[in-house]
Amino acid sequence: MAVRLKDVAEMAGVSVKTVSNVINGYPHVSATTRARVEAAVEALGYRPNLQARSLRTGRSGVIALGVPRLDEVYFAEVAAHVIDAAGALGLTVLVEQTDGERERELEVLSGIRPGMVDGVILSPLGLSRTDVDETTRGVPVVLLGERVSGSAVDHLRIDNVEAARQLTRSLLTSGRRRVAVVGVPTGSHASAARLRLDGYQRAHGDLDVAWDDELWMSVAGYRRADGAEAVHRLVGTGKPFDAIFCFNDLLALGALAVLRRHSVRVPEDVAVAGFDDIDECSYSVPTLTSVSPDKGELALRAVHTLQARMDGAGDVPDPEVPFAVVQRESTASSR
Amino acid sequence: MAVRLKDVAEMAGVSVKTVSNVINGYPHVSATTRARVEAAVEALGYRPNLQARSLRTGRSGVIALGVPRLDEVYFAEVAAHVIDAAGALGLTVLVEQTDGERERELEVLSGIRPGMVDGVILSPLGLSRTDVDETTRGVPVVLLGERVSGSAVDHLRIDNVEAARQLTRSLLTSGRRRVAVVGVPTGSHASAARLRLDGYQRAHGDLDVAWDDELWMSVAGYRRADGAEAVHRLVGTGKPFDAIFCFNDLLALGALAVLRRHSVRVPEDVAVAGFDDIDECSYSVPTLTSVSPDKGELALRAVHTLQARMDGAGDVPDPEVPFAVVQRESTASSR
DNA sequence: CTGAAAGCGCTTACAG
DNA sequence: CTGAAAGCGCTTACAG
Repeated sequence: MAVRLKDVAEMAGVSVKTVSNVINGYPHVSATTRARVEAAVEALGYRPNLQARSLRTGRSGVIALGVPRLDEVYFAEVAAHVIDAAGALGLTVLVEQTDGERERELEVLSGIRPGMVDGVILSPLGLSRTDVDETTRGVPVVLLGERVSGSAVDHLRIDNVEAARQLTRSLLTSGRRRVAVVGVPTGSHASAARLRLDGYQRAHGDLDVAWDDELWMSVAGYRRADGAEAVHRLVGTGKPFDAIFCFNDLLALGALAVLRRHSVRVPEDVAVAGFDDIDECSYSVPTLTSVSPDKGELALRAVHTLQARMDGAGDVPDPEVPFAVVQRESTASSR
Repeated sequence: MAVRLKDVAEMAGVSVKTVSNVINGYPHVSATTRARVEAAVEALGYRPNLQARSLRTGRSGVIALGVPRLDEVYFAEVAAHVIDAAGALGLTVLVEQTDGERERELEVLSGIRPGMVDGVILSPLGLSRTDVDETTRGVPVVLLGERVSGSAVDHLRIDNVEAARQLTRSLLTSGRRRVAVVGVPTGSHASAARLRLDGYQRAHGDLDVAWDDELWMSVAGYRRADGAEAVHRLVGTGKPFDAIFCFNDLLALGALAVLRRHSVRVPEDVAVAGFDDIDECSYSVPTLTSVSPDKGELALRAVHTLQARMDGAGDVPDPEVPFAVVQRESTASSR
């Protein structure tokens, strides 16, 4: 059915080896032969079967990317960058959704579609400490986010403690004194949230301000509805607060909606800040202050680290990705 | 390095054929043999090389999805649904970004990674009438969005004319009389926008209201910034308007931001409506009226249609996907 | 500079 | 119920 190397060879009157040489750009082919082969390739519309090539070479040129869900904007933005960066290296990306479930993350980790995938980039949520070391056999893996284990597996992350500390400090120095938190870790696996809470506490320590942990709200997930629900609960406690630090932007956007419904003015009555700096932060009402990880850099390093490991290199890019705290309307000074 | 079928066969003391039979669940294997084989598989941690299987069977279990960009929320939502639907059928999805460029859409169409992909789902923007017919050879293709050519290629869409007509009619019947449009087609390829404009005109005809095409704003893209820019221009004309129909939600969200900056009240002074019903419509300020295509259904039918074509079936699902006009705060009656 | 042959790891008629 | 062998479409030492 499809055109094969053999067909091209027959038409050009050469061996398959020679066609292969031309296709793969080997230098030692006479100009005449090369021209004949290229003409045959053109005439037949030949395209090499990458599956077969890959079986032979042991390289597919495909990597897998595992994220909780693509319709969570942050992950869509990261995925877009990863696909771009991979494409620049001639790699194609297979995207898998895990819903943050351990089972499915393990599935991705152990090289979903064995034999077809050269490497894996995974943004894990449910993985436990030992999972990674036990499952990673064969394909190279790069983890996005906090280190899951003390293992040798590459992981890329921003300094969550420092980011949360800087953001919290800016809230405190602008006069806020009762900073609520939405998204505190509940289970044992929410390592990023734990670190952010740590940063929050350190900022309070830095400025000698006491915090009130009754203002810390847990969430069932990290989407708008969860943020809305948490702030609803927060308001319900009757406790006063003059700022909310949400551990991601969607939570913050959900929070804004509920505050508005309660006629709480942002930032006059309550400052609100998020994390991730998704596109929407620049367009929400009010625009949203957020921690902005350099997603382009994150994706680039993830792909390059993976590539380096696939090449068996020991040298990989710096695992710590830069971030910035972007101040917007939602935390403008109340004075 | 990796464990092969042969290794399992040796350990179990049977032929590779028998191991293959066990793995593929063929019925005629004695219980003893099966148990021995399964034990060996377990002991060695054997996982079949899907690349090799695929080379032999001609089926990879991988499909490609081509979208303009993943960080455009609508496409991320569609992609999330496609991956879910594909997963339910045991298919994995390779995601490619085209930026809406013709060249790259053709690349996807002609079966990016030949031999590794069983079928293609593409949401085209730049493809011309004849492109599709000429390029589609080999792998089955399902197009998302308006029919690009009169070709036999499957395409799934909503009734854009009727959707725009219903939405426009609701604006007119609620008393709006000067309905601006943001996102009118400029080039020759913007078929969906053209149909939406058609629906807009029909609604005016239905109710015998004249439209003013000086209120029709073109855009360079379909993102927030483009909507903001267009409304900026619209305001600049000095022409009065009491509603804006944006041809997607991001344009509408950009529009809201600019109107707010100009202290134009929505919906009191101007009603605003979008298209696609992305998640954010339910959380923006004000919440945004939009045409809501059934994305789950769209993705499901896309995958099932593709599967049917890959199986060589002639029967495919209905290409017309249902939609609903969801009324929210942004178009509440001004009376 | 080019060819004949082996082999990547599977599946599948074909025998027995 | 199980085995020996061919072949999917490539690449790659090995000769010449």
